[in-house]
Amino acid sequence: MTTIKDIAKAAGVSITTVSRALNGYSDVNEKTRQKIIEIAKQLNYSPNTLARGLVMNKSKTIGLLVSGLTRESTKDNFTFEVLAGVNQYVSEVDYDMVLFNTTSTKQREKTYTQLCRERRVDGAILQGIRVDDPYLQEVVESDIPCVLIDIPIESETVGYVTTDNVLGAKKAVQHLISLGHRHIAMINGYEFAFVSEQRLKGFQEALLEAGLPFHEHLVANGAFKEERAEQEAVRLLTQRPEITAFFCASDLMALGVMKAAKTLGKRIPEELAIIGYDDIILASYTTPPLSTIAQNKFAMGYEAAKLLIEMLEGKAQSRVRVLETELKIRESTVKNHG
Amino acid sequence: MTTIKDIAKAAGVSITTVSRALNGYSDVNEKTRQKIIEIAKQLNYSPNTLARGLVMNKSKTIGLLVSGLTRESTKDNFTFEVLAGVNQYVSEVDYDMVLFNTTSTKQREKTYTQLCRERRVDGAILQGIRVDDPYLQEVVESDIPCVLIDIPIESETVGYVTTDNVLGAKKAVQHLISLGHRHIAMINGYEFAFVSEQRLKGFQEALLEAGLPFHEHLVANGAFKEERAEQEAVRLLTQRPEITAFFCASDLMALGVMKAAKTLGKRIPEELAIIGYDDIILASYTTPPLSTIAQNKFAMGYEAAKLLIEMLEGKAQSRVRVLETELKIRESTVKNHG
DNA sequence: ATAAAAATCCAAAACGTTTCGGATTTTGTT
DNA sequence: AACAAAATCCGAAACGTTTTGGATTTTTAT
Repeated sequence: MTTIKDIAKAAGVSITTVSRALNGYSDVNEKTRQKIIEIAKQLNYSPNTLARGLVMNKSKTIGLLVSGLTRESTKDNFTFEVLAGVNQYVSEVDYDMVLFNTTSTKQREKTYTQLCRERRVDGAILQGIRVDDPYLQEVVESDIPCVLIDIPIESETVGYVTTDNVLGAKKAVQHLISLGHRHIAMINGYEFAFVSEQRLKGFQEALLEAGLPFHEHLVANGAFKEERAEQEAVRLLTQRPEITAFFCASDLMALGVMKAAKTLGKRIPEELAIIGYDDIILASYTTPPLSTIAQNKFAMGYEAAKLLIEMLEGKAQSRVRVLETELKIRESTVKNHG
Repeated sequence: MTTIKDIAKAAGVSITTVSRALNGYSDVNEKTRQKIIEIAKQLNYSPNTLARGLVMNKSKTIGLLVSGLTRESTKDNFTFEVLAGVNQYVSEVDYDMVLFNTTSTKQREKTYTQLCRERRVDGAILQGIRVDDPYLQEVVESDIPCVLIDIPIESETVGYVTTDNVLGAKKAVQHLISLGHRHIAMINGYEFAFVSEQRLKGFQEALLEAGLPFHEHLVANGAFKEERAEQEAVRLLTQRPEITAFFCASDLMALGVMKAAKTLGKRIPEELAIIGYDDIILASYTTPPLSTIAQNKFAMGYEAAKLLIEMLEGKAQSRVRVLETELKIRESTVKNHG
């Protein structure tokens, strides 16, 4: 493995000069620089990032901390798309990304800070962690720069990217209302997510603005789980037969509601309209295809990485990025659409 | 940031002793070891992996090299599940994983070896690269340990994990034959994948063993693309109306064939049976649900990581792992199943 | 021709760890 | 008590880079 020392010897200069030549400093003669570059190429040199990181005290590596990346969690590929986006930006600016998977067992033995410092990441992106996750507290207190996805916490060292979940939910519900629905139920996610809170708010705002009453009993907790949402939908539909539409805080839960409808023999969308949230791949492949509020998850990852690296390099204007959502109308709300 | 030097000072011993105490060497008194550990904990010490990697000449990091991780490639989450598996094993044995995304533009500027050496990975896993990828050649020639997924190349430093694709395809086709189908078409993937070759072989073997003729013209190239498969299916079904079943080398292509059937007004499975390969998430959500040959992609990633790390630590018995596949019978081949 | 300025180079220290070879102390044996 | 053996410790070098602060050479201005 060739080092700058080898190059220095071959070129008859000091290692200082090699380093400075390769790093584009101006205090090295252009002719010697060319010679050094030539020799480096010949010797098939590649710099040792460990050594560099050691002396520069940064690794040009960021950590992506996801929660519960298991065999099962692969169904909703939210995590994956975010990851792809992060990876995209990171590789554009020549950083590396290392993936941390936080399982509850692991967390007990190693703190967030330890994890980050040990792997020498310059900063971290956190995705999919719940607001009651012990890591979250630590993040805010630690001095390691980090960007949260869908958790609105901001400090000197932490920023976040999210979408406007209130508006997104509102758009979904307004769509249902515009179709004539007056008795709309909502399946929300668990309470340990900010998005649940906000989507509920959007739901309420839409009703209010349309002059419709809000009923606590028309909101159920589906815990972001397909089966759980199915059960809740069955319960609601039997207890409250006046319901003609469901707004679900995730597509996965909407799938559960679709199953419930099928079980109860309700035709979609004629007898029951359903709209989800996220626009996961599955959404466009179900029968009928699912209307939803699309989040650009790839963009969320991309922007998170961009924000983090801007923060690292001290050129972030603000520490918050809010992305747009888009209403996708498919046949689970409107017959013969598309 | 505390270092072993700080600990040494606080404990009144040399840095050598601190290092050896923390690393469990036997030539340090148990009492002083406890003291050192205690102090390390107090000072909130975490070792600098860069420094360690520098002197030990290994990083305990492996690279996962995937091809074309873009916004679009997210549909078939093969890559993601493999990644999850890799991540799982890697974190079990306290390694790190860094993700490399090889786009064609990047490849021109940096060779595989450069990529790996620069990031100081100890070894690499390659997934989703085509057999004509310039990287592949390099891998075999380089001395960096690596594990390929679904590409059967073996050498002193390279191993692979795969499934038995011949057998898998055979099982699928035998299933169709057992249902009485005699005119079975195949939509294969592009020729730049070993799996295409092998699945074709399985297709032929199944026909042969059943005493059925093999017709070249019943095999089309769907290039692993949904749209392309749809076009080819339409073409085949109109040119060869005797076809009653399709075997597709990927689920994504099977989705294309389902669309084609829908367009041509053919009922599935009564008039046309369809079986895919992979068992992607979508497969169980389509109408009708898609029969397929399931590959445990998570396990593939897990085993790949395991094999690689065994190779790195010199305790790999063999450098090949072949996993099992499973026939999943759903309603695209058998009515009212499940 | 000479002084000042600019261009070009380099030795040495530093980053935080591991490890080699040996030094010192303690324990065991006779 | 004396010596050997075992246990415990440590100094210094090494890993490959960047950077500081100056040294040397060349160019420019007078």
